[in-house]
Amino acid sequence: MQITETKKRLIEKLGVFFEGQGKTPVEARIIGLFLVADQIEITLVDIQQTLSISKSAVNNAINVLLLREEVEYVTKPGDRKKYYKSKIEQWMTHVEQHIEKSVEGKVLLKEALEQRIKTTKTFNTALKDMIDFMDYVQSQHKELFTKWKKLRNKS
Amino acid sequence: MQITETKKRLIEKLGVFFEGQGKTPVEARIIGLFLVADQIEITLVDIQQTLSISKSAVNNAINVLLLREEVEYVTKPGDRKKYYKSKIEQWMTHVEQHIEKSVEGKVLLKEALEQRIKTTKTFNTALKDMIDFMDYVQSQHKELFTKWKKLRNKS
DNA sequence: TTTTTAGTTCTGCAAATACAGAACTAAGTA
DNA sequence: TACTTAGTTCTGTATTTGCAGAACTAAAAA
Repeated sequence: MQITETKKRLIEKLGVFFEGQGKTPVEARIIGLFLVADQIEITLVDIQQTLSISKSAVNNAINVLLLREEVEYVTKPGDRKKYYKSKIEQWMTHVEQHIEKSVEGKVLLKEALEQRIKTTKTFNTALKDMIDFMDYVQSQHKELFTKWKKLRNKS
Repeated sequence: MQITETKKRLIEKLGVFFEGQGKTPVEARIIGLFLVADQIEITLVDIQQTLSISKSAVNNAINVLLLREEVEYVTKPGDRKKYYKSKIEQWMTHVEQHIEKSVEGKVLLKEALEQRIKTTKTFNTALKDMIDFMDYVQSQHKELFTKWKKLRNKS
């Protein structure tokens, strides 16, 4: 498996971005590779060679991505290699989960509000607003996603 | 400055949550302290003592939070202490920025799509969908926030 | 039966992080 | 002028993270 210099550079740029999203360098570059590679299905050795990473690092990263269901693999009769592929269609689900996670602290904030002294009115109102906003975001997102799914299935 | 055991436990729980959001343990606990403390304005020494952290750690964390504009400070005449306070009202802005950041990779994904071989139709369509979805989220979010601001100012 | 191949696991190291403690600065105070 | 106080910066270190390389397992091929 070979890859152009342009694509290699793009993989690095994508890598840096995904690092910023909390992925490790290796994970990030593997995702990048899936995004630019001519093949959908890529073997461990291919990843290892095109990205110049150790086999163990690739294996560990891939297994993390498998757990997170960002990647899956297929097999072929009479071939014991695993052909890894990006679950890119699932990506929207991950965004949903990501947003869910960012408002999951709502419960704790409510607890904080209950525990607060009642005299700090401005602060308490601001905190209350924050919690309400989280509720709002949460409710609106469900709509956002269902709307999108409809919109998507039409075109 | 003193604080109940209940609140201390809550600070730790909030701390763990904010660590999950990418903050360092110290940053996370300082934010937690601001959320439950009876005073709005808290000095460096107060933070240091109630959280049992070193002065340097508090100072560094506070300065990071100042840079990120999650915290600000006020001063008082004839008192050279700095009174730090949470910029909790600004919190919605941070959520906006957070969401913006999560779709800022759109440009790179477009680049990836352009560079891709044209024969992997399913994948390319999925990638295109992903990009479109990011556009959609971005546009809808602006609406989401302005709607909320209206809704908020009414009540 | 040895050899090859795919993948996993283990071991160790190098770099990055996060923090404590001490030294230091600057501006008042006794 | 020495002393205190608030805050900053520096130095060292413990911990964590991320990865390479080697050892290992399992299954098929020679």
